[in-house]
Amino acid sequence: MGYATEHIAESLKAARERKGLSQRALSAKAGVPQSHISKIENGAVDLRLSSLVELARVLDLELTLVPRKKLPAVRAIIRGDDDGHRDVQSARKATNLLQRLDDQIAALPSETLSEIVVQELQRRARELMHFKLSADDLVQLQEASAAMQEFLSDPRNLEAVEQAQSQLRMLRNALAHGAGVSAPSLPRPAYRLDGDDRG
Amino acid sequence: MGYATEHIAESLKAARERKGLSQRALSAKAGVPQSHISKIENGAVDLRLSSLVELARVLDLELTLVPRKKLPAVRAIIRGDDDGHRDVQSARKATNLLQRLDDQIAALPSETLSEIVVQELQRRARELMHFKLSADDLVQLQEASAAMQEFLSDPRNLEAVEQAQSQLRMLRNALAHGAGVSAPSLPRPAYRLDGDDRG
DNA sequence: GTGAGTGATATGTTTATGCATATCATAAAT
DNA sequence: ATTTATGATATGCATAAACATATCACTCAC
Repeated sequence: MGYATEHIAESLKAARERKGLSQRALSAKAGVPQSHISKIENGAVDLRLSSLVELARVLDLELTLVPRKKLPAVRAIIRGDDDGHRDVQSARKATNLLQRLDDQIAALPSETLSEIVVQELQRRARELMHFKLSADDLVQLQEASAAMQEFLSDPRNLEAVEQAQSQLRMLRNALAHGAGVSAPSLPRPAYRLDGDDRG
Repeated sequence: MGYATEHIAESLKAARERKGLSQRALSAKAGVPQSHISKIENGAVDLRLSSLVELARVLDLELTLVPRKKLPAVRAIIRGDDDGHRDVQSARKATNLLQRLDDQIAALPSETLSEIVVQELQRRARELMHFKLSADDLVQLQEASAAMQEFLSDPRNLEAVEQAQSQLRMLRNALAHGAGVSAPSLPRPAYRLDGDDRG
């Protein structure tokens, strides 16, 4: 199963537990059998949209299609750290950088690079849109983008791609582990799933 | 089919056409058969999550679970009218008002009111979260909420509920038609679907 | 007319769904 | 300790529905 689908399933489970509902209780409210909820949470099924919407509704979540360009800004809102416009600027910067990176990856010459590598890069770049990026993270991203650009202007420079690739990978791992790899001068709240709505 | 599922289907179609793709072209990119895309756009099927995610991916959209509380803010971002923080305040106000309204509806006594009516109210209130609300609209909402409160403190006052109900209905109709029923002192951009990502 | 393009429609196969039941944990009672 | 009860999640199976393949009808160039 894909990353996105798993992510959704996890979000549903997290939201259910946060609301203190058992699978049975959720079942009663949503009209979806408990057995099915179990399968969904275990990633055992590719659930239908109606089931997803029903479950989301009960969990006070709304399924929304967000343009990739605006994903970082939206996630900032969802995390709730937009209060007082604290990191709106940072989110905007992240949006632009990630968009640029995504464009660069899309422009990679398919002759020089294997399709697998390109998809890997794209996946990583898009994954990063889900995280809150600190100023230091943004610097990392900028470097990765610069390396990518170097390769684009000189396709023989395979090292540049590898550098970008490893940089993205490290960044993702650091973010996924909660602790920043770059010096966390100010503590950053741990990553939390979509469904968070306790403010 | 539910409101949410239809909305998603419409968004997909709109996004596809905005990208200038035929159903076949989209089919090739997403690995979803053209015949199936046809049915999806016509609301003839209750598609599976994997199909939805694949289509969204190709159309540069990301499926996201948004807490209801933050839906208005998120939609403001998606519409793109957050530029320069123009109506962030207004969006925040709308968020609070709609949240309050939703809570009030949830608190309605099931003895005095039919389940149908309550669901109708809830549906309308939640629908409004999808729109951009002008200052005048917010006043309308405030009135509806006040009426609702009146009923909550005196459950014999059925007129209050009816007033709130009709107010919500009128507001929705006005917004759906694009033209505001309340004096549009400053022209408001027409409502646009989720998928918009041309900035 | 021919051909390439579009979206809709039929038919067989795969799979999510829904119901019943099984398993598992924890706790209470004998 | 063994049993019994309770509340949770998981599994087996029948069936309805999504999905895949192929075909259709329609439009527009040429």
